[in-house]
Amino acid sequence: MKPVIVWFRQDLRLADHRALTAAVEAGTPVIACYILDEEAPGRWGLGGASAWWLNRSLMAFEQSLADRGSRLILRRGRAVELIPQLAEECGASAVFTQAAYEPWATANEVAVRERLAGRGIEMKRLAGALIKRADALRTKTGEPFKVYSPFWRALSSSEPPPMPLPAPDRLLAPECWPASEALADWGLDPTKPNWSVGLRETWSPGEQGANERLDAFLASALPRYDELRNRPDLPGTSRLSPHIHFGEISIATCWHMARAAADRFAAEGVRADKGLETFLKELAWRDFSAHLLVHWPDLPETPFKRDFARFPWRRNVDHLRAWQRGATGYPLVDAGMRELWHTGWMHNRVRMVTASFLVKDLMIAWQDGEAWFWDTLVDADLASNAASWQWVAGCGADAAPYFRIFNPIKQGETFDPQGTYVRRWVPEIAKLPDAYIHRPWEAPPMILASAGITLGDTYPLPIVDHAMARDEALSALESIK
DNA sequence: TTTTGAGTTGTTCGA
DNA sequence: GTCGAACAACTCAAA
Repeated sequence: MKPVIVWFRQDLRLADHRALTAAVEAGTPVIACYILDEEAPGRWGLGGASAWWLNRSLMAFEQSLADRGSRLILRRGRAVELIPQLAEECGASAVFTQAAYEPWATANEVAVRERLAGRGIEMKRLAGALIKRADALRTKTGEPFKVYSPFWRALSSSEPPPMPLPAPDRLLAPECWPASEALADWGLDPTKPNWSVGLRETWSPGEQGANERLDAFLASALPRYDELRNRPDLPGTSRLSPHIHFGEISIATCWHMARAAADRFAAEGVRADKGLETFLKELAWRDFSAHLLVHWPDLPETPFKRDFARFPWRRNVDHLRAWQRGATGYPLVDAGMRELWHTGWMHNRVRMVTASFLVKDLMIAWQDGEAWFWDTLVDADLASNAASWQWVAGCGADAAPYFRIFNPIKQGETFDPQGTYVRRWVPEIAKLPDAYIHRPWEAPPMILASAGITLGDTYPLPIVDHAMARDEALSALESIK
């Protein structure tokens, strides 16, 4: 019996996988494969933190396939050559895959489909990466949405995503297995220096880790998610983003499990409706960004609002480096950038503050920040990263008004009131009293001395004055109108 | 075609 | 310390 190839990409799971289920239901042997693909343009090649995650996620996936009497076939190179080649090797009748939405991934699907068709092999592309397909939500005039709120109204009033499918118990093995490369030979882990220690301590990549993460979040944080998701000092967020990015858990599973959890809370008399709505809205933000990318494929490079092409961005390598290393002298910014470096993740509120600081206070181009996040985030996602950086910069779809500039001190005092978050990531100022933890340069010399701090030595002085930088950003924004 | 209401996440100033 | 207004003008989406 001819096998079916299931080509896995950013969907490293067995549960709620339409392509896999379709292959299993066909009753044929299944060959699962993953291509370490070289299709992405150089700038968007796999980032360091993503490579680390992918390595772990593939290990976990290999194991769960093995547990079901199957294997994962690994190949490295260009999918457009390797998939048809593998299909011929195995005498496969068809290739099934789950649609992806990066421009190169879509182009790749088309190219693979054509090659296969030339050899009489069918390719099936099934949805499942998003709540809604990019062409499914349109304004009344048939245009894609450019503003989030009406997008959300349309999404939330349409059919919910289909109920998740169970993971297949067993996969029928082919008569003979095609050759596979060894994951260890791909060199996805960093060697020297090995910066992945903090990542290892923080995350459990893989489908099981993803499900445990979702369960833990829903059981504890869901009811107050709407208020506490803004607090980097508290465990108020789901931390699901890297799991979702690699498809270790499906978006439909997150959606329906959250609804079910909210119902359970309601039955116990605990209000979770606001928390639920806010969580579903966050899932929908991911869709919004993905849809924008599908309709405007240059989103990662080009300002959505074209006026911004004239913005007088500054090139300042020292400032960029200080930002990347968490040495700006603004504790909340530095804490965020160090959390990112250490764990491959940063709290959403702090992402906005650090991004605003780069773009507005330092006036460094958003694309530079986007590139740094791409390399360092375990959840780096082309669409979300690009759309969010553009939003902060003010040039995105549904952009923030230009006068909306985050004040890193005020944001710190509002969302990290006791400085717990700052003290965790910027330990050299941990002994400062709360009143100065977000503004160490205002602390009297006696207090600095007793906290063991010499500004400009043990901790930097602010690299720019926020009030001045704000005024400069406002006039620069004025200049492009 | 025109009109109308609204637009994720903020900050500052003056009462 | 708290509160509301101003910060602009424009585009989007729907009626």
